[in-house]
Amino acid sequence: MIEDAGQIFSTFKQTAQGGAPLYLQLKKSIEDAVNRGLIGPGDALPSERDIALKADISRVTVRKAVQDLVKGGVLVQRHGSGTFVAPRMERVEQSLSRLTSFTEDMARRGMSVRSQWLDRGLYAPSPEEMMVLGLSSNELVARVARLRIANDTPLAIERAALSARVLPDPAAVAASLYATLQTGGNRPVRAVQRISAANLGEEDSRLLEVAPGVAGLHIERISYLASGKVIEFTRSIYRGDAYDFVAELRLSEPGNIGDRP
Amino acid sequence: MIEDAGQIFSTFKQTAQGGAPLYLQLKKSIEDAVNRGLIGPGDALPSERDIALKADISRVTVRKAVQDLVKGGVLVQRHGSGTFVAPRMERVEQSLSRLTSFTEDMARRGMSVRSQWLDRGLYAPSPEEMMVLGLSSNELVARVARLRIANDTPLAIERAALSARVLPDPAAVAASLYATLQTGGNRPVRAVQRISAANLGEEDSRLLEVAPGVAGLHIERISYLASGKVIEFTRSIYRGDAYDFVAELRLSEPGNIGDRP
DNA sequence: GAGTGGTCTAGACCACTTT
DNA sequence: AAGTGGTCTAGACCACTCT
Repeated sequence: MIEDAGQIFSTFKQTAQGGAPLYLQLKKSIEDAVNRGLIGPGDALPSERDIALKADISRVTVRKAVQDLVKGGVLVQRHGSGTFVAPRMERVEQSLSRLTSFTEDMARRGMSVRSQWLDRGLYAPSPEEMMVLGLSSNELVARVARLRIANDTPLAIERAALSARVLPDPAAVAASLYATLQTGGNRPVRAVQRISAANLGEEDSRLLEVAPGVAGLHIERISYLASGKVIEFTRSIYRGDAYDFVAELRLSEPGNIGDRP
Repeated sequence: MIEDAGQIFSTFKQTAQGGAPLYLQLKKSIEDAVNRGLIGPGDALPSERDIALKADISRVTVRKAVQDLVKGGVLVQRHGSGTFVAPRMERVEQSLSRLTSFTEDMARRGMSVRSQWLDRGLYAPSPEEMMVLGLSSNELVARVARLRIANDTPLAIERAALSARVLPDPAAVAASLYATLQTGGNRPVRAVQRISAANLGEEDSRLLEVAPGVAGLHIERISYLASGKVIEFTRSIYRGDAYDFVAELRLSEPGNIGDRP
């Protein structure tokens, strides 16, 4: 009953509750309609102007409600085209205890993978890179940055930095960085990751094809060789709506779990 | 030179670049001023009306720029009081391989900890709770929800669900849920966590004292007893700007968790 | 060209904090 | 009482997409 979608808005002012701001009430109305299945993934909403007219509120107010839902991942907007219910995103699970390669990981799931190169070259290292990778100032750093795409959905931006000694020719990296490293006997066996959440900025959101401000996962990874040497320093940004990281926790030392007030 | 802060805006239109939207240019100006230390944490910005006047743009446009920065965690606004540069937040690190207690974790860092109860009681289980906890429909579920606060900063919302068999009296839970469980010999020894990013909703952002829409971490945890039985199912929401989760990855680990059939 | 979202304006009133 | 952010209006023009 997609035709009924319009009724959500024509009856809006009557069902209004005095207290809450209009844009929050409208937001809730739309959210409810989506959750109750009145409008499903891919369905178009009426235009902002239509909603404003039917609900008898200004377009600015409609826009505020819609924008909130876009940032929350409920709706998507396409300039010049319209506003739609966001497609159901099947989340990709990734283990946080096994060191795997993106390419190999996705292949195992039967997903098509491609990458778009953002950067591949040798540079003078930043102070941070010198510190982490243990470079001296006259050495070079190899930077490899790419947009990871699975099933035609951009999932992550990966920016890796390695010593030029282990990757003298960054342009030679094909689909998998780890595969390239392995041929030189430099595949990492251990890594430490730091995960946090942040709202995506202009640039990142454009690459990941989501609205600016939606939540993403920032991941910093430092990878080690069996010898204990740092081999790779990677900063990645993952789409928050597409990724589930899975970790297993164990009680390492018995007896340290009980809280004390 | 805090007095110079006003000049950021009075010279705004002259330094404007034709192409980009005004609110993005203004956003960048403010962001730069913060990054260059022209205005530091805690400093007040001019009022939205003042900025609009000095920059010769409308208040709505100023507001859009400022709101973006608030959602990005750069600024904070206090209703009736003003707009300020956000205080530097020292992030809390949490291991993703050890099953630890929030209270003890914070104490080890020398931070004061308290909790605010949001819910403590017995309920009819949801279908999901029945599934995960292995309850039948005539059994009850114990729900324990609280807001975790460290150094007077709310950090996380924890909503735990357990079988009423192991927690017949949720109101008896004091500071630590695990301590209560331990007295009944029901201490979990292993857990699987699922981590993703999402923009915080109205309710959650109010509790965590951040603007609606800022990025947060959603964590689902299922805890197991030594016997392998599920004991606890917890949904938590962490502030994205306050938490760093740290995980260690290894090449081939026998105990794999993220894999599916 | 018609319709859509994206940006912008110049006001207005309300709710809240500070003095 | 004065000043602040929070909400809301009724327009306008631009950039883009669809057909």
